[in-house]
Amino acid sequence: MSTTIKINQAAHHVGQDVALTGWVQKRADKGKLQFITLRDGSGAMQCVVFKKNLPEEQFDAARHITLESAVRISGGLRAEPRAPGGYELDATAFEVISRAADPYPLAPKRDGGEHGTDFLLNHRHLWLRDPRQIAILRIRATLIKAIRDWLDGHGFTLVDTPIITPAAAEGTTNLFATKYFDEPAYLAQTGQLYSEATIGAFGRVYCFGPTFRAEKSDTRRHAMEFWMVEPEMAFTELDENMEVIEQFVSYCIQTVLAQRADDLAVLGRDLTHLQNVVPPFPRIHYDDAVKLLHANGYPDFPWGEDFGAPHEDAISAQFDKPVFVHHYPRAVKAFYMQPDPERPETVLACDLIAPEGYGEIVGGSQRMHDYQVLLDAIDAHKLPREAYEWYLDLRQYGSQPHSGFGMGLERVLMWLGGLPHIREALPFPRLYRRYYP
RNA sequence: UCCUGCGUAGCUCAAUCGGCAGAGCGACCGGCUGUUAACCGGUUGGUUCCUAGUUCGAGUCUAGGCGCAGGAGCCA
Repeated sequence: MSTTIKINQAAHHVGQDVALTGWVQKRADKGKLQFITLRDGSGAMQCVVFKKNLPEEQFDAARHITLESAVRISGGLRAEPRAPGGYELDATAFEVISRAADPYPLAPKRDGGEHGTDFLLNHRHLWLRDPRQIAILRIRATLIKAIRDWLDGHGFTLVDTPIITPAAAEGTTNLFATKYFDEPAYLAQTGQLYSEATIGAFGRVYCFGPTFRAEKSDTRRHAMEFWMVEPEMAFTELDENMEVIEQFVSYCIQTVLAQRADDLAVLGRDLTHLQNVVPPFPRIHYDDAVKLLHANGYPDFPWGEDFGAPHEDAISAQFDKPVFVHHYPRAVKAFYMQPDPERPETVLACDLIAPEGYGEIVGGSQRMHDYQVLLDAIDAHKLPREAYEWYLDLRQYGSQPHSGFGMGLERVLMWLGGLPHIREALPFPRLYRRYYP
């Protein structure tokens, strides 16, 4: 039997007899000639099945094979300019491993018509085989590796934080509740508070995993389960936090651009905006962001309110790179953020807003490091002191100014790939009113 | 949760004023040795989302419900 090779290794096997195993992606019936495009996970290759080149029953099997059947095709591999991909297999053997049921629900519509969103999501387990979805998830994998490579290379230690937690970081309304045996428990919506503990051991840390928010947010930017990377740095103030963010984000974008150009091309992504993403990023104070809104379509926007999606878009439209907005009003931000000593009605926070209307991709801040300030904040937000005892305790043993940020993986992936909706950024998205399959 | 729109064949959608349920694609059968979303001929295909109502007659009108899409709020 011929050696089985992966399709992306075709260049090393030209002129040899090889076998391919994979799924039938496309078929064109020309009578005594069949074109079968096989997908094997590494790529896709067109196989040419001539009636005269293989036993009659094998030719008939090939002629009537169904889309997405699992098959093994053997034959001579050669370079072929007429074939998509540049290589082609001249089949001399065709073996059906598993014939797919008929019809394949997601068969391409030749008239240019498209399947509806609901239908596609109900068939997500099969939709994942679509070339566009494959490209997106390969970019996702590369992005994850870039994130980890940069952090690992800049003194950050990966320290995992728990998913099952006893209390909320920011109140219990947005948490998925579960049981820890007989006690109430919640799925983590952030690992940040735990990372503030682990910096005491490692100095610079990050956690990176799924987070859960039971918000009834039904928008293109929200998933109930999403991945977030949260670096945290001891002895670090707001300005340095922003410097780290822009270096980190730029590296991630440029790495994907360099390594996944082929997949970005499948998505039809215009790369000019992304090539522009290099430090430094513009930084504007919240005061100036409000003035910017006044001059660009929102003359009545009041100082003190948080930005909605239209406001973020209006701000980002003024820049050709991601833009920082810093020093937000304290009232719209989380309880643990450090107030600005000069203007205590604002906090040392920074959000990074992506270009092209992709919204906030990073939220960061300097954290409260003074015991009494933090205790007052917990009381002011009517949070249960008992649940935050350990968090407060951190302020009694070597407390110091420290900062960190969270970056939403899927938000960045949407921006990178030019995706219209977050549902394509996760293999099995959990959306408001959907957790199947 | 609010606003707007939609729900008809496996999929995407038509159906005039309330008057016989339609097309393309898919699938199946046949033809074709260079297809790239092939082409040609034939076949197959229906609880018109559910419930109640108006009417001689409802896919179409009314009420309620369910589901989906887009937007908003909230957030990453």
